[in-house]
Amino acid sequence: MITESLETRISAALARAGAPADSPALVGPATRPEFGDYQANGVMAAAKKLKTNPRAFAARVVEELDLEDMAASVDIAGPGFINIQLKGEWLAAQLGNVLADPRLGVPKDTTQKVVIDYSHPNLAKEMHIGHLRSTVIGDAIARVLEFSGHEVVRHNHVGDWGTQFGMLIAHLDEIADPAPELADLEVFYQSARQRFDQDAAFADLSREYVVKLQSGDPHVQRMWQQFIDESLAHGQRIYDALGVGLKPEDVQGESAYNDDLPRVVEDLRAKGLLVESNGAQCVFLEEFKNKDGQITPMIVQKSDGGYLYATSDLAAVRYRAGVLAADRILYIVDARQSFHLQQVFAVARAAGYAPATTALEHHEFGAILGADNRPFKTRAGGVVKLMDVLEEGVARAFAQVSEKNPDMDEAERRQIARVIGIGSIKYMELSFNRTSDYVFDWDKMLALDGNTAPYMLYSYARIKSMFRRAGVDEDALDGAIIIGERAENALAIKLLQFPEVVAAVARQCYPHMLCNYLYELADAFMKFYEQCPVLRADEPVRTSRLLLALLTARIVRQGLDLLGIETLERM
RNA sequence: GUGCCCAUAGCUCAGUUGGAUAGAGCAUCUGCCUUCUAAGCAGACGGUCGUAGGUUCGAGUCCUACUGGGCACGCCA
Repeated sequence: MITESLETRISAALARAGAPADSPALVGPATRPEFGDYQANGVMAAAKKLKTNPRAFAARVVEELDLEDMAASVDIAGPGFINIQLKGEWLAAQLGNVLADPRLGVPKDTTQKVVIDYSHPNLAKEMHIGHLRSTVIGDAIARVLEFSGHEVVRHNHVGDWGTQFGMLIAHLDEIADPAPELADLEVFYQSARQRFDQDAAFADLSREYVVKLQSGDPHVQRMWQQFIDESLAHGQRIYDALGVGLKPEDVQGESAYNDDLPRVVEDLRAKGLLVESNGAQCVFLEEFKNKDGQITPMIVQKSDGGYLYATSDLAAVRYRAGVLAADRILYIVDARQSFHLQQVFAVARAAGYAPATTALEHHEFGAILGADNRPFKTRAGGVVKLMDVLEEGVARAFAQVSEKNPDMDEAERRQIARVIGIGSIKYMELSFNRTSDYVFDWDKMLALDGNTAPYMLYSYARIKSMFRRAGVDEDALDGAIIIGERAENALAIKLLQFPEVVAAVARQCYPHMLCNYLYELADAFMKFYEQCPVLRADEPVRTSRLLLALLTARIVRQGLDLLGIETLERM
């Protein structure tokens, strides 16, 4: 909002001063407080193109620049930086607009249809820690895009097909009362696996079931559906506990593309993209050629006629870009799948499944590690169940809340602990740059200082507490914002940056940018709160400061909501 | 062997169109609660941004090589 206003005017001034047509103004927040509030760095590059002295050119740009209403001062510094001190009146007027806007200044952009593929657990097993990242990051991105105005289609591309289901269904079919075992999918899987490995007859039966499943045998099909339903219900319990927006109707599993797989292969053949190699059907693309001239192929059909996940991924691209007509298709998928997805995208382009106007984007993430810097496992070396993680987070938060508020009644402590526990796990996940690995650390995510969920929730609760104490009805608050103190100025600027951050996250799919912003906002508020008395101030400053606090609370709550994190009125 | 990603303060991390003296939190040290939640704030300490070159007015950011780490590479998903 601030950046956009400044950019428009400075670009115009650059043009009037004689800069080349495509000279960007390069506006951004000042890198140091003594430079002012905002700075423009575009003059140097433009002066260079004009082969003129940058400082003298900066002076001409400033002469052409009309910031009368916005800026208290415009200075030229160093080799040609333009430093801008914003006017308190202008900031106050902008904040007045935001205050009246339920969208908090975020413009609505309804231009795109976005399919987002995230979570995608393997239904053969229980959801584990490995599913946390895609689920939480994907959900935050979906929320940001939806709030930005885009049409968002959530696709939970669950693993509900493949040879392992033969073993599971055969086992399900044989045991008299599967309910107790099915209650824990991990137990069920292990027990089927054990029989498969130890009992040759059962292994044969399992393979028979795979064939029957694929050929549509009604009984096996029914058993498969029963198992899938059970597993999906388990997943839904996790989503509900996590506060993730995925619903049963968002499930678009691998099996949804079964009928398309032979068609995709035939289509690739018809388009001349298919080459048989050692009995398998492959696509060789020049762009995957290495220095020695060798091409790594993508196999779309095995020599035994079976299909692979590459095939169903291609079918999914064709469906999403073709039938759904998506403008963007986002894959919130493990970085290890990077090469695979590059191949899928390239083949999809070559086969014309995704037109150039449809963006195919892999937004990758790293691994969650244990304290030993190895992939996170239980002490016994097993998989860490996601539900256990959520329960432990809430339990730890409960101990913390109880220690801090021993007099609070238990029901409220439980509620607060749930929000802090779940919020901490999610915030930890979202506050790191998703591309790197991170170490799962309870103490860090539940820490009260720094860029953590508890700090964010505390800042919010503190504002709400102030309103309770003042006995002020937030909705009835009426008055103008006045920006006087430095801390008010800094807070005002932060508040006005919300739309820019939302836009950046919608574009680049990095939720940690939003976390960083919210942390800076909370930090700016805490400083304001220390330096500027609110309730003890005289009118009209008192109301102005209450309005600043109100706007901070609204943006923090909205920002956390975009991350999928609940807030607390009291903690 | 080929390719992709990563390397920033003692630790964990920001720094994403190349900008001024590289920022937070933790840890260590020093202040501030009879005043709006001290789950807070203020300050100090702490850096050859893996190494060596290059591009340019300017490089943590772009290019090349190297070192160290992670990951992926034709019939699992």
